[in-house]
Amino acid sequence: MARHLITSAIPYINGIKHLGNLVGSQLPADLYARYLRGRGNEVLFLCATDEHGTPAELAAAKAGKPVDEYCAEMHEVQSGIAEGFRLSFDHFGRSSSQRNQELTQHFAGVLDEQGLIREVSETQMYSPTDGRYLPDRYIEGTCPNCGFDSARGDQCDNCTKQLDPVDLINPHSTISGATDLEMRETKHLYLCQSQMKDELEAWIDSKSDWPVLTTSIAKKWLNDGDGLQDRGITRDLDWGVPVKKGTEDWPGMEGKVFYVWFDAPIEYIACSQEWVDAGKGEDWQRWWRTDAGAEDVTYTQFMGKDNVPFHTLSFPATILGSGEPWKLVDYIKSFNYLNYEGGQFSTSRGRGVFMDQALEVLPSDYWRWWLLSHAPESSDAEFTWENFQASVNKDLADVLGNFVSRVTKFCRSKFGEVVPEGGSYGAAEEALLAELTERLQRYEQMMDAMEVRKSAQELRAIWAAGNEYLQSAAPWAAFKEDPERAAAIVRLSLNLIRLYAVLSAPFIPDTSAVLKEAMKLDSLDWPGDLNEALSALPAGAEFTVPENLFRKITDDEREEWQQRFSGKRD
RNA sequence: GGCGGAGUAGCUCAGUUGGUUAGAGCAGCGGAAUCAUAAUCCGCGUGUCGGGGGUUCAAGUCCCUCCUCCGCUACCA
Repeated sequence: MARHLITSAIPYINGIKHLGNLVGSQLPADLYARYLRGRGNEVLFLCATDEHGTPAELAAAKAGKPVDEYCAEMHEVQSGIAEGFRLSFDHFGRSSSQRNQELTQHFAGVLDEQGLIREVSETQMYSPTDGRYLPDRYIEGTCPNCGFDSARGDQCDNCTKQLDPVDLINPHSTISGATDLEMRETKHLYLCQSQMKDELEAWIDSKSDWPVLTTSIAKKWLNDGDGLQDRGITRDLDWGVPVKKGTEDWPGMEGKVFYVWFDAPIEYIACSQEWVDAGKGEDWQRWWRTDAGAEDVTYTQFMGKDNVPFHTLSFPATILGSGEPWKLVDYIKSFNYLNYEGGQFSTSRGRGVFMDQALEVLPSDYWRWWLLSHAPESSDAEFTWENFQASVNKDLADVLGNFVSRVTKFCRSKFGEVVPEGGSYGAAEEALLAELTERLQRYEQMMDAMEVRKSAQELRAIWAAGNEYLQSAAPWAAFKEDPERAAAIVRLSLNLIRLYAVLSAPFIPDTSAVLKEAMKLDSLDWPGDLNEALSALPAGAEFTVPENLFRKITDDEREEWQQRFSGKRD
């Protein structure tokens, strides 16, 4: 079977992510990973927390904790939530790991040897009060263009003019409010991406099967203005990977760290080393080194559109520029944004549903189903409680849950909790088989293509086909005249439940597990021949009637939640 | 401002390289059934395909223009 490396954009350590973040990378990545595993492929699915940078330092300070301690705690929190959503990472690593530190320093050293690193001397805003250099965003002042008094150092939110912090009138730190800002000269390392423009462009051009969203963003950066610009890969911060040239010190770079966007993607590789260190695997190189077996690997990345430039340009520049045989990404699946009730999710304002809150309210399968079946693929999508309630109640409770309920309960009352024998299949069953064969094929095609919404649509149609069959075959009526016929219908229907357990697993793993248990299945092997798959449960096999798979969301609950998540997270 | 995405039935969305009467799910209306979580199944859609202009035998699908929403714009990550 094929080997698939899958990575999800690594979530920033600073706080708990909202549902928009989840559906933009981790969740679809998990869907794909589960599907490929289900079909018997060898999969390595990696994710991690992105822990460096100014926001992490500030969040730690706010929490009154040392930054390393803060990150360790938040990593555990995010890890627990990921488990709660059943994200099936083979390893959930940390960009602050020793492995990533070494690998990041290694790449910097190699890139320097290749002549792709240059030193740049520049001036930056320094705040003595805060004791740190301030990224443009952390400086506010009055806009010289329109007079708006809370213009940020990079851009004025009022007149949208792009600014330089030195342009601001009465600039001050948004962290402390300090106004004693000064310009200081500092030296930084730049990655000479511009030298690699042609190589990167040729590579992007060769990816004709990538989503337009992915390639158009990449090309914009390649060709906008003066073309691809060199990028600073170091920062004056305490928290990060210390700047080194491999294992050697880097003269003039003492006390500086690499920029998070330089070390974060490298964590994809380091994470596989952490995976080995954790005793979960034996050989990371066959996934990442093309001279050690990774030539056969298909590598797919999932991310929100805001991450695309770094994954299409900066990270590939790092990989290609190293001149070493590292595996490059084969396919980038990018997502638009999920909005919340007519606006944006807002972490700062606590607007929208965050991952921990979602799990407090309902089990993960409810969320997985809604989010995946409404994934923001072709454009931004919108979460509304009304839509969530309607979709979940209809699709999960009515179509799938009720099917399982009516079949198992009917069987129990007429034949007991055992697959009934007798009777034979006829035209109705053949028609069903033909329909399912076609739909399964389409489902697989859509899943292979990572068409998330369309896959969900097809899966739902497969569930509905069971109800349609049952309705027309009407075993409750047949039972009165011809119990054997009813037995045959029920036998097939019970087998449909087994089939649903298998096919639904990537979307709703917990429910799938409940069905597996109820039907007493040994495995959830993906069906080859449907004829066989639908006779996998032979007459005489025992089962138990499961509790109702899904409960319905009431109007009262919907209104309560709507209110609760409208803003102001504690 | 620049670049990109989107604007299709009340709602959420599909609509391949232009080609028969523009589709699906939900909601709504009518009916059937009563095994089941009052669940299911069947039937019902005259929508200016954002506006206008153009190319074509033929455009939701190509070109021009205008309008609206959203994202990005390189030191936030």
